[in-house]
Amino acid sequence: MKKPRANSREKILAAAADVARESGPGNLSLDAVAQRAGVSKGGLLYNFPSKAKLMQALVEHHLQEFQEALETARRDCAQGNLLAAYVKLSAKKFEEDQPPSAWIFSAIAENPDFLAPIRIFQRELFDRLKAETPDFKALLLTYFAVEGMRSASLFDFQVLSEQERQSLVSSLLSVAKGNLAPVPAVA
Amino acid sequence: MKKPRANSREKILAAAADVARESGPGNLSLDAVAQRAGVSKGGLLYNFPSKAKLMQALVEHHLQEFQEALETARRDCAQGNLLAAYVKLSAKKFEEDQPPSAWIFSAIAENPDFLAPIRIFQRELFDRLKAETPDFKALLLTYFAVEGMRSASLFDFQVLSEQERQSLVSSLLSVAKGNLAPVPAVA
DNA sequence: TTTACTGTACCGTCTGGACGGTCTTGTCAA
DNA sequence: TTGACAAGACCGTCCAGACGGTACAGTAAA
Repeated sequence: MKKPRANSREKILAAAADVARESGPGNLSLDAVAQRAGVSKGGLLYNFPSKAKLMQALVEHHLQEFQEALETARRDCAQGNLLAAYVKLSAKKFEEDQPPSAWIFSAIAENPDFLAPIRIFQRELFDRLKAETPDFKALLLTYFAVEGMRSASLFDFQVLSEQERQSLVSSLLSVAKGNLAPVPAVA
Repeated sequence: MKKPRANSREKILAAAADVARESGPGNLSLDAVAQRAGVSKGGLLYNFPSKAKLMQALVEHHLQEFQEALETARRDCAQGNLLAAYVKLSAKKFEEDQPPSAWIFSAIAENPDFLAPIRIFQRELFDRLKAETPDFKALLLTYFAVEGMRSASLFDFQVLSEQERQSLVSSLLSVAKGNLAPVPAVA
């Protein structure tokens, strides 16, 4: 076995995200992370030999979680519609309060190259969507609208009311399911 | 007179953006900016008494430019359609290569609160759009799709080919101009 | 004995920014 | 016209603190 005493890695990862959120993305120091995780600095560096490795792990861990959630959501979705699953999963994440991914900014500040895995992930996802979605224009609209919402939540732009957001999400789901018009003019 | 010797401020602002892009958002140091701008560190601190003030000025300067460009674009737009102007202006920005706003990440790293003016700007813009756009659902879709594209360009996710991007933009323009369906099914 | 740490001490580097000095330009009395 | 002086714009240096990372001795569980 690898970890008799420790799920330390997970604790450290979570602590890093917390520190990033609370101290600001540019003030993520190893000392602070270690303290927050209830681990000595030596212990932190034992698990992640450098700050860069920590950041990398942060990104990869997040991507893995999202991936798994996406597959799960898809299974729960009618006809395994990937686009619909993507919309739903994303919408669910946007509903969660405050604690989004401020750690991303830490990673970028450290070195923009840490985004590379995310770029690859996003590209692969989009290719899958392209292959599985019949109406390409609808896909474009839906995908980018979702990314727009993600961006708004990431930067904490709260432009929409609760109702408005739900309305947008249902429009998107409707487009994702094949209706070209965002919603066939209810009233 | 106020500035016999100097348009230094603008040079410094531009230099800061350059340094942010080249050295990475987390490595924006005053020394580097001063050197890049051809100004001593003392001179820099004279113009911007602290790093925080520099960042603030960076944000405000950018917002002001965007604002002006938007009003101009609107004047050139049929019936002064604000949403269409917004789509067009944004699309134009996305076409420009590499040098987008990496400095934003510097500001966030320094202190996330520097985004506050952007939040306000975005909120006011959205309110104006809401007031001027008859079809609210179409507005939602268009606005967030544009923000999605902005996000993709900011993070340098190049998911779309040139053609695909143009297709999306024209879909958006068409929605912005009142057609509910993203484009009346060409083929 | 090995693994997975803890705790402490320490080093070299970088950074914001305070400070004092300098050069230029403008103003105005004589 | 000229000389004195003030203010504005900027230069160069210095420094205290923070940070990433190393080294190493100790320890407790498996």
